[in-house]
Amino acid sequence: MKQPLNPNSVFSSCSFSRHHKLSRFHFHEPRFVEKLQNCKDLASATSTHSNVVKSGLSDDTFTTNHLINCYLRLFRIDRAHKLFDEMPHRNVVSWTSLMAGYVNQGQPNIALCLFHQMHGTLVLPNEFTFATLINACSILASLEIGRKIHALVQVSGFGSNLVVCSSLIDMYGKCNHVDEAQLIFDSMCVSNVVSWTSMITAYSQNAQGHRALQLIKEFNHLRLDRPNHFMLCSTVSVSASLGSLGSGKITHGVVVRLGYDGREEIASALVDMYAKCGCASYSDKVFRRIPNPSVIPYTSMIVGAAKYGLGTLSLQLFEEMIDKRIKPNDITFVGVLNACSHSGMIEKGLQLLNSMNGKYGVMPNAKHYTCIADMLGRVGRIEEAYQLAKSVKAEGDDCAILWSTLLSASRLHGRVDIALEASSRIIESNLQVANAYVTLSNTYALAGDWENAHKLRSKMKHVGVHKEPGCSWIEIKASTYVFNAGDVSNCTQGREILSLLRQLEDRMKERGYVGGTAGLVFVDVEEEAREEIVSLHSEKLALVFGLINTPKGVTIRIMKNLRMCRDCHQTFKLISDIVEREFIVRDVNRFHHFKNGLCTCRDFW
DNA sequence: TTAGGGTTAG
Repeated sequence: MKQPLNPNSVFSSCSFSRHHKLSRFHFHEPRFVEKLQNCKDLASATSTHSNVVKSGLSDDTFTTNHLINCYLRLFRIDRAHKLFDEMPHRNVVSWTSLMAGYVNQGQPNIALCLFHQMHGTLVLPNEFTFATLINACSILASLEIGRKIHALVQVSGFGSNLVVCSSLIDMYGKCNHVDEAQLIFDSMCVSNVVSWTSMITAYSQNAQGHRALQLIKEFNHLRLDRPNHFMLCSTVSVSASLGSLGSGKITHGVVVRLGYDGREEIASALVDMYAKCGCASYSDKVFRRIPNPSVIPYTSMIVGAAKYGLGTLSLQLFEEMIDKRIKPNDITFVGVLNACSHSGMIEKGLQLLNSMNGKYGVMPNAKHYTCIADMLGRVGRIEEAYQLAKSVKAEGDDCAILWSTLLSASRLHGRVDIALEASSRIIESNLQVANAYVTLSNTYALAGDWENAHKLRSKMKHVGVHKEPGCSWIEIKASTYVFNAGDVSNCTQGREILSLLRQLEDRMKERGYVGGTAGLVFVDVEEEAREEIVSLHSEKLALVFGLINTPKGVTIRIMKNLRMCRDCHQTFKLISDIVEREFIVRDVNRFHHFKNGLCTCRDFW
């Protein structure tokens, strides 16, 4: 009969030294591991580290891996890497831990280099290693390296692994290859809330919000899993990107029912969603309920206020967070600088830019300089904007956005020379090329050079560059109505709307505004009056015209919630009335029921 | 022991 194994009998057969070593191993190691896992500060990590050394376990791979992870949790990658370098025997956990440490610290390139080194050893990657590497590619948005890792995943037999596939969906989504993400998602035999969230996010981040909403509905009807806070965050964000207040409120209801309303990440997404859907007061309510808001909800509020043309409020919120010693990040500054730009606060904007690094420790990047170039361009300081753009080192998307900003400004000012340089730089970058061609052609047209304008249009056809018509949509109750640029044929009173928009533009021109809707140019207007006009009109005009020709969802509610000057109020009211009259919701019973602003209908979830 | 998804911008 087989007897249960007695650990003492095992030890009794060993020599003294072996016995000593094993008993020490079994006695000390779990204690160190537990201590290292619970270390909350560097002092206790260092103390446990020194005890590990004293116990003769410094060469033990398992214990050292725990030490490495303890230092990584305490953000001491220098110590983790030193330990890793000194290890006599590294296993896949040692390599993967350090790679993950670099990815989490925002240095995905180093993680990829480490993998390259690991490839030269006998250690084989596992699913954790691949998930980490794919995450590195997502952060870098490097499709080329991502595809190579994907090939390696297939060869290594991890092509069906749930975690690896979820990472791949995310990576392809972040690299704007949503079709490849979908191929992986569709091929998966096993899925969970993570893989579904990855796919929903991939759709959402690639301007396919309606497909994302469809997937959320499918997930709920299949009752596959319970939505968690990650999925709810994504869903709120989908609603924000679509300007869909209905689905946003429904999701908010689910958030409350499932008890996630105390989570700051979700509150931040809700603040953003309500601002984008035209309910600024709801944003404020959600924000004020956050006990100690961090930089992210503050930034959401700052950006929201900037969108509404409330530059002063934006700056007040910024001051409030600084007073509370909350450190602003690079996105906070994009928001604040945009607030200055959209509210005509030029000197304040320049002052903030100059203090970013010295006072707040945030180095200005291409995005910040783009805000400044936009701000200068809007008020006619085109030459300064041009000199600034030339001095900025920008690549890829950043470069295309910077020069697109300059291109728009030079079109408004009739500066064909700058427009030419800006468009050639955009075309070189191979991004937003169609926009560049169209804007340059319009610049020629505005300057009266019809020959070049036509030549450029012909060239577009010849090269095969096609500009997608701009489109926007409004959601009124359960229905969504789409408008395409220059086409109001789906709206019987389109002519009336256009006529009102022109009247509004004429009134602004009378007060010193010239140019189109993409920016603001002033002629012979004093600085103070200019600031007033910008703050009173720019956002509102952009939003109204957005109804006809911007790619972002602009809703009637946004217009209704704007604070309007007396001059414009009547015009806006008329526009709202026309659109409301046009879109009467016929099937009221299908509409969701709201209580205290939260949807109580379970149809969606 | 190591891993995947979310929130803020233009």
